[in-house]
Amino acid sequence: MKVRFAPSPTGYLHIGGARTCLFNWLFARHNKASFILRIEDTDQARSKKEYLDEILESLKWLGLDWDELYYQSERFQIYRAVAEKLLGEGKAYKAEDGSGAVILKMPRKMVRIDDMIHGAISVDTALIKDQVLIKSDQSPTYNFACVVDDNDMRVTHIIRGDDHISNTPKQLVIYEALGYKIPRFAHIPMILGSGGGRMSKRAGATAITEYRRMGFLAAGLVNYLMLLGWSPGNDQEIISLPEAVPKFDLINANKTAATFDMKKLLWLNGQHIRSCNIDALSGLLAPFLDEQSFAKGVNFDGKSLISILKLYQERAQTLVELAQGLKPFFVQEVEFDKDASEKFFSQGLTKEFVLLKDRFMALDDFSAVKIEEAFRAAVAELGVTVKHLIHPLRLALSGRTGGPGMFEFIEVLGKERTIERIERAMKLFKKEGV
RNA sequence: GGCGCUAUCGUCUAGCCUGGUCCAGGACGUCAGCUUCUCAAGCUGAAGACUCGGGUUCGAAUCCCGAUAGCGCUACCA
Repeated sequence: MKVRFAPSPTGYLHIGGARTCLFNWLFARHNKASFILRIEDTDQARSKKEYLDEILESLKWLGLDWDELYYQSERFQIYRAVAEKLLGEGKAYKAEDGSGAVILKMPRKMVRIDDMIHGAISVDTALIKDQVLIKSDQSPTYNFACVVDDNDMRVTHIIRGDDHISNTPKQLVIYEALGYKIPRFAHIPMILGSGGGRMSKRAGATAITEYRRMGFLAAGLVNYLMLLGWSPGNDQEIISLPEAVPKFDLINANKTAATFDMKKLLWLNGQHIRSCNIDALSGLLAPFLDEQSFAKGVNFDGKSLISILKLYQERAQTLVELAQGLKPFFVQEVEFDKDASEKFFSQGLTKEFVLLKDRFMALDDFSAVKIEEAFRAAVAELGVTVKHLIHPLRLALSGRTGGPGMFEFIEVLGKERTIERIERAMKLFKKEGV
């Protein structure tokens, strides 16, 4: 068995293409079949190297590896020879306008597609006009090159988007004219944008690279994509590529178009970030951290970075969000949330903060447990509630109102910086008072 | 317009082939509560769907027909 994914480098690899590729890949790995990648670059004018590179790069990133790689642009002689044969047999003719185009005579008949997902589909070729095989510039048309290649490359199962259903009868006629063995077809449903129509730039991002830039994990995106139009048959939602291989079956593929839902993708991505090995996550995060201006020139050793990362790993849905979350640890002076500082820094907490500072300073063992003990002792001594002090303290130390548990945060921040930040906040108290 | 495909909660889906166990299950999202130093997570609960109309049948989400709607194709693009 053999399958293929055949992208055209006339645009970036988008969500729909990636899903088609994923299904082919899963089918191949499940059946121990080979998976080939065929670049359909017959349109010289529209095909671009940058798109090709982008497609290859995206597929690698997603983890969809191929066994063979072909370029249609290198096979023009083959298509011409096959067209010549059809010409000789009288099954095709040259365009009357002298342009050099080769056109297939459309026989009058009913063609039947036996689709693995849709079942039998019959089409009357009387509704289809004669098909151009070779264009006047001597390049092959899509339907022709596709048939010649699938036969030549011994593709047994053609898994593609169901927007190709109406191309299939045209191709079937070519198969028959050439006496080729007809492969199995499986037309998988399309992915719709939130508006209901095709995914487009307008409806949001469509390029895979775009999702990568937004901080999605390949594992998260692939997980989401495989759930669009397929289900493992039970209620499992979180599933990795290797896990999906033994379970994948086109029998469980849907017939209905699916609407892309960013919210679910985000949730799934968050799940994958949470279950990601911390060292691996640190590596994945690096390029995103580099893009944060606050991270410029700041270098943590791997161990410190990981302890910081642990504080935020469960709190982010994307790598971008995660990188941004780390800010309080990178900056010298935190930027205070405006509303919160107006609220918390005008409560006259100087006495309380001084006590906290003293107690923290006195700690030899600056661990979360000891920090919490010291904090709670101070709170008890002052006769106030934990909440009364912890929120202003969080703001003083992180500049924010939300975030990791306070004591873990303080431990990772370290004694010196904690003291510094408490002192700086107190200066702002005075300002408020004046 | 013609031809084709499709039709279960707002969204992704399970169930449909082999009618009854489905007054339809799960997930995202939404809302409420619990937990908690906040946020997130987690846990509990709620609201929320078989497109419509005809058949067939004792019985239909499941089978058949029709309508409607959505999408796709209708290029010397792929």
